[in-house]
Amino acid sequence: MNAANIDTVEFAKALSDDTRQKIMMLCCCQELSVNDIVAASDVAQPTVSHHLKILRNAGLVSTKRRGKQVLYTLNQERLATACCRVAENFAPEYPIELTE
Amino acid sequence: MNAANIDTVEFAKALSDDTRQKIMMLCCCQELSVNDIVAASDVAQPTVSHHLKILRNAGLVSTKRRGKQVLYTLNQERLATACCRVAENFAPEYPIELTE
DNA sequence: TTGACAAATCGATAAATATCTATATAATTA
DNA sequence: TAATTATATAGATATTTATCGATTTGTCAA
Repeated sequence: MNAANIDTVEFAKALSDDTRQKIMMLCCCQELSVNDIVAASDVAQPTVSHHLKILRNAGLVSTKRRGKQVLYTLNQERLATACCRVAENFAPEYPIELTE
Repeated sequence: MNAANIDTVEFAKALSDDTRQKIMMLCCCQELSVNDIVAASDVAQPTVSHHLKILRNAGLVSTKRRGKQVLYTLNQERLATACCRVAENFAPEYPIELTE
C-alpha cells in the first residue's frame, strides 16, 4: 500500500521539468512556504503553485498549513521508494536497495 | 565519468511517457529490432523511432546493427545509476545503493 | 545494379504543458 | 467587519511534444 501504488509515468512526469527539480531541491530537508519558493526561484507565484500541485499529486511533497501560509516539504521517502520502483521495473539485473 | 554526467531532467523526460516506458519494458533484458518493437506496440514505426532516439540520447538504450536491422536494448546499468543519482539528489536522508 | 526490406528523417498537426495576468479563496489582524 | 497577506484557481498564450503519412537513407540479395 505504498510502493505498490506508485505510477512510474506520473512520477517521471513530475520530475521532468527543470523548474520543478529546482523547487524540489529547495524544499528538500526543510519546510518552505510558497512565497519562500517564489522568492528563491525565477517564476511567478501562480507558476510555483502550479508546479507544487503537480508534485503534490504525485505524492512528492507534503503540505502543512501555518496560519496564512502553506508549508511544503519534499517527501523523501516517497521519492526514494519511487526511484527503487523504477529501477526494479527497468533494471532488474542491477538490484537497488534502500540501505538501513 | 559515469554517474557524474547524468542529466536528471533529461533522464526524467525520457521516462515520462507511457509509450516510452512500454518500449523500455520490451527491450529490457533482450535485443529487439525496431520492427519487433513496432509489432509489439500500438504506434507507427516513425513514432517508435522517435521514442528510441529520445531514449538513446538519454543513454537509456544501446544499439547494434545486424544486417538491415538495428537492435535496441535497454541500458540497465545506466538506468540504475540514474535512479541512484535522483535519489541522492532528492532523498539524501534515504540512502540507496546498488547491491552487489 | 536493381529490387526489397528496415530504419531514420521530414513536415504537418494535434495534444499537452509551462507560463503569465487577473481574480478568487482562505486566514489573520486592525 | 474591513483590510491585508498568502495561496489557489481561471483563462489566455506560447512552447513543447507525440503522432502520423510520406520520403529518404542504409543494407542486403537476386
